Amino acid sequence: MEQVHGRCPRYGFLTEYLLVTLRERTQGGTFLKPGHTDVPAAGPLEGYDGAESEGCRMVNSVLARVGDKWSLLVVMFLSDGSKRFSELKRMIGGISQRMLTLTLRGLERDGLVTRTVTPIIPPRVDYELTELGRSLQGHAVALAGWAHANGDRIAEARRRFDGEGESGEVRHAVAAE
Amino acid sequence: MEQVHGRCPRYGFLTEYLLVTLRERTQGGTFLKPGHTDVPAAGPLEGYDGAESEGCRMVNSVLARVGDKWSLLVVMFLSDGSKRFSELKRMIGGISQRMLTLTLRGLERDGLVTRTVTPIIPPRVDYELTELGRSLQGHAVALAGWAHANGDRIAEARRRFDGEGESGEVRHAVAAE
DNA sequence: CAGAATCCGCCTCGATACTG
DNA sequence: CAGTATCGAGGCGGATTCTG
Repeated sequence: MEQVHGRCPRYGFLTEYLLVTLRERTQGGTFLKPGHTDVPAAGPLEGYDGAESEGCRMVNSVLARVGDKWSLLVVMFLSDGSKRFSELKRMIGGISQRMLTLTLRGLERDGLVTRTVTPIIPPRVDYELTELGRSLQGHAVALAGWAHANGDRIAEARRRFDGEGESGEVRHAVAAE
Repeated sequence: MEQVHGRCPRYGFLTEYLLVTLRERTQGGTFLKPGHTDVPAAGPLEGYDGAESEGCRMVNSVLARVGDKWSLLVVMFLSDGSKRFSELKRMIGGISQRMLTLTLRGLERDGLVTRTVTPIIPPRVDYELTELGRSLQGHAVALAGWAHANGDRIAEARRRFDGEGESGEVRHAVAAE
């Protein structure tokens, strides 16, 4: 779960880049060539190697976690308090023990959930969101909310795109607008 | 790119669920059992099947896109205006033509970027963010910003977690990776 | 230059069986 | 109940080659 392919190497500078970009944009400035149309950058990610070491993995792991199949779902179900393993499994209904274990393990590893073991004969383990986990949930909800709000537009764009493909437009046609 | 594994089936109700949850939480209410500790839900996702049909794919596709390897990076590089294919490839520096094509195709399909072809002998294709794409970028940046801001805490939690595993703790046999 | 097509290694995920 | 271990299928992503 922590080694999502070789995802890291290129996302590295993203942290710096997007933060600066966002800041610049909101201030009306563009620190990168705004209107050029020719070859610009000398090499790939030249000055960003430094940020790759630390910032990369963090941004990456978060994005990977949000994007993976079950993490967000688990986080959502933990919104209203701690839950037992089997409880989560039953609520989600479709996740295998293996994936639930791996997902929870990953979330625990990143400090997003806590794992509390009650050593009784029928084992009991409770999971609960940490502060960190709750703050992540906020952003995740926002993102999902965006998806929900723009679902129609995306669906429409998708239909139109798929429709164009079949009509013989050999992909060399202007993508309209 | 549009068929990310079988990711869809379970995320469906998430849209409704998390939105309602969030709303309820901010209002101090909990429409779901708050403090119980026993088996609660009768079955898995009983009343949510309806939402799976439409809401699911949208929320899912967005989360999958944010989580995948290159989409966000491409979106970030398109922040400051349209870019040519080779321009993006050079800037990202590490992505293969195949993945850049697939990524852009996926973004285009969802209406997040526009593809403009200039039919000249050396082909020229420009990509640009749409309004929709820009709004997604906002949330993506926020999420990445969160990752950046909490990188230290995550890294620490991760170290601690990995450290405990080796010291023969209660964990029945940490897979340790 | 911008892609399409192909081959292939790796990872992710699900199902199953076993343990404490 | 709460995992762990193993197996297998399928998808993702990289490298390479070929086209207009």
